[in-house]
Amino acid sequence: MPATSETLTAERILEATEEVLRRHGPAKATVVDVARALGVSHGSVYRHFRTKAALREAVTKRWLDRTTEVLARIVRSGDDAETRLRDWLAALFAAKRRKAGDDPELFATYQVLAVEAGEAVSAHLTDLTGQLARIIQDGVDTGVFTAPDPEATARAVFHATGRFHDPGYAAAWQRHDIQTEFEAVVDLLVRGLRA
Amino acid sequence: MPATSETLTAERILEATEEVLRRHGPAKATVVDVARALGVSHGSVYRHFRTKAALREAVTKRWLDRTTEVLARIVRSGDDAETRLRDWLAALFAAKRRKAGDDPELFATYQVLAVEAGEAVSAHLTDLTGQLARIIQDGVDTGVFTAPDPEATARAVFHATGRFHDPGYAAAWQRHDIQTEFEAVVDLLVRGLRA
DNA sequence: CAGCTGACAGATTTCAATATCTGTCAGCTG
DNA sequence: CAGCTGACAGATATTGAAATCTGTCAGCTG
Repeated sequence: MPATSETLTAERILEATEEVLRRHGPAKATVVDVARALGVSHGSVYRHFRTKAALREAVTKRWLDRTTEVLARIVRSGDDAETRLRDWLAALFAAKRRKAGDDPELFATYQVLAVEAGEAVSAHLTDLTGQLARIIQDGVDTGVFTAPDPEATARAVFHATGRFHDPGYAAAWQRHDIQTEFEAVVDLLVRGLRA
Repeated sequence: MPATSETLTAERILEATEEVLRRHGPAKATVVDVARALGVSHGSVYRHFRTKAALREAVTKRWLDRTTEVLARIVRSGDDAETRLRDWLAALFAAKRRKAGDDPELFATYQVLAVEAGEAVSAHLTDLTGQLARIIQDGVDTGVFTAPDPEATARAVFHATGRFHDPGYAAAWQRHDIQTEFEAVVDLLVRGLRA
């Protein structure tokens, strides 16, 4: 039965899709399920999203953008570059670890979606390394960092910390010594960046 | 038909198993196939390996040990620590990239085996970080590196270069700018290690 | 007539019957 | 009699028929 009789918007469809994904998982979540949850026919869903893949990608993008937003705040904070760099990396790791630890099934669901939505993920990674590049550039400008090419260095820092944000390593994030591992890598990288 | 009438040894079984894995892939390679390739009954194979898993793990271990051996030679070479560190990381990356690029199906096969054989892989990783630790310790001893805890630093370097040796990233190893990415990360790490 | 419905074709998934495989062991063979 | 065989029970994988899903669209409805 329809929960509301509001007009059907892309936004309402995305919310229903998230709920269906949470309930059924990525393999069993169907467009018919989403339509049923909204009390409409599945044909109506196709009026707003051309394909099932497009619908899933939109959900994935929303999810990725939430993390980007949180990290952007750290980039804008007035702290010195080294502090911002450490905070930013720690926040990224903490966010990922929390999501993976709190609701492993939902995390696994989004991991599947992310693999499908290569496009959206690439854009997200570009966003993140862009944020890192800004912090590093600030560090170079204020004389605390040395980096001939801050964009390239930002990518290097991002790659070097992959173990602490790449979902493929989610299992390792439960190890008791993961925090020590994280700090060892960050310390080494910060040392390498210092002027 | 039996290719030879030599006695059935663990070694011969391992060779036949590698061949069957190469031909059929990890999903379809059976103990019966291995026995057929050797011209014996599958019961005989179970005389040498208690389970199919044990057989697969032995094959995996052999494969991993081949890489370990090549890298050990670099550790023992007389070069200064920074050169050895760079050579070692480059050799590890080159070996992985070559294996993944030359025969992607076989590489995928061993990737599946490695996931199953968690035990053997852990030992392999301990071997590799041990080699790294030795290079770093030498660097500290000769005054070119600074590292309060060379073992921990070795793990940090290994984790930070994961993108260039972890099979999960094999797809990225075909990118045209991967070599540049690799050098950027290694340069950053070496800078972080210098005294 | 803008937006929704539901029937439809082709693609994909599910399910249960069937076949194959793993691991054991009593007995055969050289 | 050490080493191998092959039949067997239970577990796992394959297969193909039936069910469901995706994406379209002609026509209904408010």
